[in-house]
Amino acid sequence: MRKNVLDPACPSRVVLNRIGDKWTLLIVIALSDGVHRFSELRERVGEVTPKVLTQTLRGLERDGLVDRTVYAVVPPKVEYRLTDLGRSLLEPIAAVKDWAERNADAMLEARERADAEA
Amino acid sequence: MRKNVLDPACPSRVVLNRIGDKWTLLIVIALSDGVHRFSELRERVGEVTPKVLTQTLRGLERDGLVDRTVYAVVPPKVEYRLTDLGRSLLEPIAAVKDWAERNADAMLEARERADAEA
DNA sequence: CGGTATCCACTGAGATACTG
DNA sequence: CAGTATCTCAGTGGATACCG
Repeated sequence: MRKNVLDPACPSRVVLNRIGDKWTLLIVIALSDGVHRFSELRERVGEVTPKVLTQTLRGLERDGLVDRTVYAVVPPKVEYRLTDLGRSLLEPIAAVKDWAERNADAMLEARERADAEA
Repeated sequence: MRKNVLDPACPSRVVLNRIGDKWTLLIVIALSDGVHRFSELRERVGEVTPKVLTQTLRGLERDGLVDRTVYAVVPPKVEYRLTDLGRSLLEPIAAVKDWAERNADAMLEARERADAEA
């Protein structure tokens, strides 16, 4: 039987849960152009706190989307990069991102119009 | 200047917020094959409560992604359908959905492996 | 049928401070 | 540098019951 996101028991629901948190998409996008260190990600992804960044990265790692490499040096150095699975997610995500960047204004206008007549 | 989701001030962030809630994606997908009534959506989208369904639909309506048509009949009849903007969102969303349905298992396996060694 | 109303619980997320 | 440790809180979502 075909998978169906609309079915709550379907595993594909967990994917949407992962994607559906506030930072995951952003971080995957931030990693789309290659390897980055913790503090680089912190800069690139606006306003994310270290705690949340850690949480999200751990979640991505757990799900096999991100690879974490620790170098035994002082000061510490840790690199994050997308796995193959993570990179494969990039494509659909890029589509969403493009849509977002192209249609955000239209959405905002619709919202203002709706709010105005209320 | 190019839009950039990573910038917290960028309007495209609001798009991700909309998409990033628990039910929006699911409901848009449920509406992808045409017009549906409230109770049809309730059935199709597993485990959604009426309150949350209403909330989400109102949000989608506000943002110009969904159209709501009320028929003045007894018993009441209300139809929901995607707007043009909403339909345009369908494409990127379908990409995500497909990815989810194809890779959910791989993700779950990675997760189990990660949890096992902990 | 298509919702509201009410109340509650939980988690995601933020602020701040600290450490190996 | 790359995180942890606490604490706190708001918002999102859920259960249940009821209404036009």
